[in-house]
Amino acid sequence: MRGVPTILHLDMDAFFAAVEQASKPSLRGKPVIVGGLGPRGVVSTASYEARRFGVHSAMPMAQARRLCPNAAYLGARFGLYRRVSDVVMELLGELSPLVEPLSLDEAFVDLEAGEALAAAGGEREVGERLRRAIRGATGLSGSVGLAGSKMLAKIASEQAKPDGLVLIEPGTEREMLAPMPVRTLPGVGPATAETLRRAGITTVGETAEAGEAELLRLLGKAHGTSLYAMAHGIDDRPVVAERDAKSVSVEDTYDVDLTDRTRVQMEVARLAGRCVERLRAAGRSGRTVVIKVRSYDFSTLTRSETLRGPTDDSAVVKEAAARLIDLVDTTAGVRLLGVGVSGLADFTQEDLFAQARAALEEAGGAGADGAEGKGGTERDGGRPAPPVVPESVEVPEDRRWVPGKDVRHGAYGRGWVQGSGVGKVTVRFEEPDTPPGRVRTFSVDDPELETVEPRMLDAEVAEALAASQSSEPAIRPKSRSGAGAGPPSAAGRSSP
DNA sequence: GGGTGAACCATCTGCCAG
DNA sequence: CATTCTGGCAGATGGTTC
Repeated sequence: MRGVPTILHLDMDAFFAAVEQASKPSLRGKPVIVGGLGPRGVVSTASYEARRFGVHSAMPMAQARRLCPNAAYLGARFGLYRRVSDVVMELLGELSPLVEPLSLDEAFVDLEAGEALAAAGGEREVGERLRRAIRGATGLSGSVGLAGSKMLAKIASEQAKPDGLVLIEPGTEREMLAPMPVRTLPGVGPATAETLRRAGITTVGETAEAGEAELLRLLGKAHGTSLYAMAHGIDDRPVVAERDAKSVSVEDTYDVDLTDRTRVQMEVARLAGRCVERLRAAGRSGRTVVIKVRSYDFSTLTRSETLRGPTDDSAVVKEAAARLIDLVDTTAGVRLLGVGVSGLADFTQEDLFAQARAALEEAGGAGADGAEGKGGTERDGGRPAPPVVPESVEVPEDRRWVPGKDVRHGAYGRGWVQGSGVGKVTVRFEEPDTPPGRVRTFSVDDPELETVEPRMLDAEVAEALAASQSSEPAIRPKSRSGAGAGPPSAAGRSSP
């Protein structure tokens, strides 16, 4: 808690969708939905135009398509979002060295640890300058909250959305919080909200009045204590710059439930391989291998095994994961499989472990267990690991025409995939700094068509974006009944 | 020597967030 | 009817050790 609003929270507005709109001129001002495109996908981000139809993040894609059938549905392009995010985070770093990213589009900054505040006229000016800098560098808008604590800074940026800034003057937080729903408080999700509701508590004010003893009884020690403090506007969590990951995991939801045992084993091996890839890329190793299985009925279980020492060997992780999946009955069908590694150590420690083992083997201590694999486990006595199944071969990445992806055609230049199916792929030929382009259709194996890297949003694109937006009113469709500008065909969809 | 309890670890589930 | 992916943390439980 501070008497000055020097904690800043930045939240980019509809980030993924906004990046896509900046990249694709024909989508500006129109509903855009980014998320998983398969039958079991969910919405990652909806543009504000799409939100007017009731679409929001975490909603099943199928439901979004019913609510807003004329939106552009695009797959997520994390590589591009990460690069844009890096630019934004760098701007935050100019305010203060103490920056805590929460995700690609969100971060806290402790202005007390930096020089920017002294150089500006005050907290509000730091925030407004930041917003201008972000728009200038990327063409995107972000909302800023300023307050004396993380919780309040975050609440402020939420109120500021979209494209705004809110500063909560220290001293006013109690009365501001009181009427808000409990869900506003960090740590209160659906389950906690329901527990509180059953006790007649629905607002932050009622939570504060309930008293600490009652909250402890309802929610347990840790949760109750922190919620009591938060409800009174008390939050002393510091802004923390770097946090090392404590686990690495990968998981896949399958378009149709898996029932074939061999296929399940093969997928677990694949996931283990991907998990280790990420582990090694981070220069880490881990000691506990965990698998996750979500069944046809959505029930989820995990099984884990702790090794004698940390490993980053894919064969070792695959073997452990194979033993674990052996313990699980999957005959009724699984919708999701996951593999993770926790108990992470630095790479150097892994080296020590490997060296110790090597020394042991050299001394003859390890005996005839060569087939057991490096970094053997505490419990690999007797049971042999199931065979490692080879990975399946599919359509190569650069020949998969996911909607939203950037492509180039030998004759027509750069564009993006608007859709594909029945052997055809539809491409719209435009770039971030061109006017809206037109659509052409090709065969999916057209040799002239190739995947290309996305174009980065930079200051020049930002300028083109500003220009296209200033001319926007001239082409904005007429709105009906004050509901704002919806897509033209929303009311005209055909149905039997 | 037997019983007890604290401390610790491993495992598993559930909740939350973005 | 539907319900991602990644990661963190708390708490219950049960086993081991001192």
